[in-house]
Amino acid sequence: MYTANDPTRETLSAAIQHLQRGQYAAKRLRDLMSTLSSGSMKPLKEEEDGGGFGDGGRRSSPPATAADLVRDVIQSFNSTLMFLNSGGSDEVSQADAPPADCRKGAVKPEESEESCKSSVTGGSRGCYKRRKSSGSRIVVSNNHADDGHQWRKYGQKSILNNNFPRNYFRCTHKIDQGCRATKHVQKLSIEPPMYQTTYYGHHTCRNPVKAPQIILDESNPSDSSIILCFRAEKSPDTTAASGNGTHATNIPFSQPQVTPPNYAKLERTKEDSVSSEYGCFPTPNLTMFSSMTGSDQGEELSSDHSFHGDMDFVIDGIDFGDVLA
DNA sequence: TAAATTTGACCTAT
DNA sequence: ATAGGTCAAATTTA
Repeated sequence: MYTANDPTRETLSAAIQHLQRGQYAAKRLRDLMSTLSSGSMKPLKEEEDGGGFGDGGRRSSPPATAADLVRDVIQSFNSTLMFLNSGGSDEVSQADAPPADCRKGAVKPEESEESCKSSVTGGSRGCYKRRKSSGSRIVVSNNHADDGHQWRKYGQKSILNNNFPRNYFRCTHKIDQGCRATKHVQKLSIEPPMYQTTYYGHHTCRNPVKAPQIILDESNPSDSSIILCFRAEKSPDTTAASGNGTHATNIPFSQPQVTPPNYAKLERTKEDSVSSEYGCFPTPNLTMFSSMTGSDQGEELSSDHSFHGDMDFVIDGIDFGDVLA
């Protein structure tokens, strides 16, 4: 029920376009670098089809030099962040929002839900407080599945100004181990598939299945991912949010808008869908972390070895102009 | 049969 | 009043 003057949709669309452009530029840069390292000094030619990037980009006059491509990538991020910060997804920038109370109780966000609920006896339901993003981490990626934890879906909701329903997950070990980690997954686009995942709380569970700490295979340097770290206020509770490194669980995700009756059946094939997703998009992931503590950033960065040298973009305080200068 | 998912209802914040 | 987040019964899947 959004109105025409609601900026959110336009903002989101513009942000996605910028991200796609940056993805495309990064991919070209990757190819250029591999070309140079292989000794060939041929100018970069128009690469193979696809890249999940429509024709609206810069295919007509592709930048030829690495500097141009780097600039393109950075400008893409810069533009995206400006869009997001200026209106659309305020979650990215609202990390400093004060933690919401739970029924007047000064409880930390990660704990409030649980504590409130546990204080409710019998049949009446507990506290359904609306979350603030304090202590949350936002990840935007073309891969929503592999975050190293096991999740159980507990809800799905259509969100205003979003074409796709938001999916709600909690840690599988909430019951048996009292793990309070939750996450919301919002699909942003189909082509290319982009997901915004917001993590709340941190995992206190001990998952028996161990997962690799590396987001992408280090042995394949062509598979680059970009991690943007947005340092926000101190949020000591999120320290363990991503560090457990248990095995990835494939996350079910719904189809847009109309949920098919055999939705569950589709989800059961998530293993296949995830792998195919990787296959379709070998291009760089884009990952954004928000409201993370310094240690969190360190964990995330150190756990991602796929981005080396000149392409190590760590945004802290975000001033791309400096980089471009 | 246990575990996971779906989905409408419930509840709170705005 | 409405949107967002969660619950929990019903349903589906392994």
